Amino acid sequence: MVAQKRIGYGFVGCQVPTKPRAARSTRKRDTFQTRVEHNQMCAIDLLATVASGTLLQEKQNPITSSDETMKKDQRGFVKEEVQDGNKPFKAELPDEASCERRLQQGFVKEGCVDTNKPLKAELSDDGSSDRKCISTLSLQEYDLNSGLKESPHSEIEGCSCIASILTSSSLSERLVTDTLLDVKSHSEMKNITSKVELGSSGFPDCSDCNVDVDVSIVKDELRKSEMPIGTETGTSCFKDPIDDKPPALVVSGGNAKLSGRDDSIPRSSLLKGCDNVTVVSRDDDENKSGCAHPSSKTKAFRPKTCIGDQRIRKRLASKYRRVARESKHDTLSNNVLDRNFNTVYNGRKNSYSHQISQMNIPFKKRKIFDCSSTSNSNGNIRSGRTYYSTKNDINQGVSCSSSRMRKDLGKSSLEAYHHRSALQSRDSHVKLRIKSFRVPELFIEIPETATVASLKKAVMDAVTTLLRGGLRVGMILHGKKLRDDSKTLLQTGISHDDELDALGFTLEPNASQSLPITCVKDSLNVPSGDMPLSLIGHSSSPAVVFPIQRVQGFSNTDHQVTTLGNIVESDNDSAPSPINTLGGKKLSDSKELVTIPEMGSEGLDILPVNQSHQKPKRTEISQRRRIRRPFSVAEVEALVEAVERLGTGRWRDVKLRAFDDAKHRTYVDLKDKWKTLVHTARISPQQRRGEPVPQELLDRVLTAHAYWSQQQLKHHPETCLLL
DNA sequence: GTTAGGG
DNA sequence: CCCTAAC
Repeated sequence: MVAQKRIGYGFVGCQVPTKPRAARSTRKRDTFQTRVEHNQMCAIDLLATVASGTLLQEKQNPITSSDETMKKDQRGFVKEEVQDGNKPFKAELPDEASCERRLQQGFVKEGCVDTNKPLKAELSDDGSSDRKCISTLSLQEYDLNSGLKESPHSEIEGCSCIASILTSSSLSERLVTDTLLDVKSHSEMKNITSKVELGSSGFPDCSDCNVDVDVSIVKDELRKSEMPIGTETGTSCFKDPIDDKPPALVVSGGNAKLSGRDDSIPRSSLLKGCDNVTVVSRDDDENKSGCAHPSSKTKAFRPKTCIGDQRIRKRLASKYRRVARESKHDTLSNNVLDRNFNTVYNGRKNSYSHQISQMNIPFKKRKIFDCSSTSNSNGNIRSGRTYYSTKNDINQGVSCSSSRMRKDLGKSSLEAYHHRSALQSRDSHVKLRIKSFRVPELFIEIPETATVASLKKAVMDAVTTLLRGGLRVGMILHGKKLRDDSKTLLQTGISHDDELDALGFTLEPNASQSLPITCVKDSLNVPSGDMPLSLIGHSSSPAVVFPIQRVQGFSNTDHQVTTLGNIVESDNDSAPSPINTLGGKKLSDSKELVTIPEMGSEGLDILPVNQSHQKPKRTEISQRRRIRRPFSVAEVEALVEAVERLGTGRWRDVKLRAFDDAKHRTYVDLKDKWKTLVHTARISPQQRRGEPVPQELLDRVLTAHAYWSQQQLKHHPETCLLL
């Protein structure tokens, strides 16, 4: 209690089209889901305990259906309604960037901490100095509950993520280090992006556990137009991941917080098992490349004997997931580790409720805004970051992003969620919000006897290692990688709503930065450079794809929420409201929506981004899904009327009759809508979501449904017998 | 191409 | 909304 640690990792910057479909229940679970062994379970439980957080899970009210209501008026209906002359009805159909981003990576490390000691933040930049880093790394320390000291050096340049690595000595202390990594963006970016806004305000602090990254990108149309097409100015942005150059986008980092309250656990017991801690980037078990090495951290604690053989392997990893598909299957919350892999894709039903909301570690939210407007092409971007600052002003084309990262121990996966909502406003700005993203899968192997603290640290180290190498941003539009960085958003079509749906961002390990490995090795139990640490050194492998959820009405237009691509829209089906929901419980939902492309079970495999099949495939799939277009009351009315006359089972006729002009409404849609209407009519009003349908219409729905059901029975007497 | 249902 | 089996 004395000290709570919270680690949040915040990434900013990637957007991906939100895809409602992600939630789809039909999806198969990822094959690589691993079985959790008993030991693992224990470990998980432990983690869960440690990570106990508030559940955001939304409760569902029991649905009460009253079928009785259907019967009413059944007779009358026939005469009055059915015989009623046909009115011509016409359904009224509702209508319906480059920027500089900063990636901030926050690292928090926890070593075995002495509870008694005051928390001390330590920045470790050792070894980092030698490396040249593309990005500027700023580290900041903060104390959550137990005052951490802020490190004098708020910023470190030239260091990549490495800085976060803890030395063994540090282990003894509780360290919370936040590192903000700013990836410099090219100066050219400015041209393209006139303005970037943070959507920070949009997110309420509702989730401690969640890492949220809010990025808003606003494109200034005017400037865009001014830009010469194809000029270099834009090139820096969205650089092709493959390209060695540092990503133009700057992600502003979030903070990572890891909270564990149980530091109080006696270390003595913990110490024993600490000898081996292996952190491996995710891969198949056999091939796991992790290095088991006595962690420096553990060193201090190292007991006389190791209990070594039993190891708990955890997979913390986030696997690359298919953008398009999520498995809907949801596992027990306890199966954190395993589940994580899959959960991303889980269908909304399951995943929404469980994944994030439960088992969340109460991380304190933290937002970091990075507003520095200027970036040098060469240099590192320096940003002044403010925690919890609510707003950023970017004057110069700089993007501010706030990111919050969260580590979800319960799932035992590190996830950064990226959520982007894009809003296109009249002024031709494109706003994107990246809500969350997920960290690639990690493996951790640690003795059972290891302390919670050491486990935390192991996780931390793994994450650090992952991030250390640096990330770059890739963009995918309609399943194709955007390689021409010089194009404007307008030219690429990103400014269009439709295009946004198909837009995706990827975070990929930055090949160019393979440097870290050696450094890490010492302090971290990270695989040496030759180790196939998946995240490091493989430039080409797409690390993560972030679906972007686009929300219309970011500001004004609350009503239309469109989901893009992969991310599932918040579950309020008909409910148009975006923002609020995003902030609140929806937030959790939306997180779940995040999809990460699955790279295949082999985390280590290097798959070129442009590699033949996978990527395109995912995106293709993702973009196939139509955007969600809730039925308006007028449409419902038209549907009801048509069904009243034509009956169910003649959807094509219904379509032609009432929705002939609505090309986006297929007869299947109408059929589905009718199905939902019937369901809606049967449930209590409190359980209904979305734009409320007049009770009168619902009554008609029930009446008509009952009537036509009756008619069918008449025609198929045999079925009656069954009843 | 439509329907009907499950997801 | 998607997906598919069954017509």
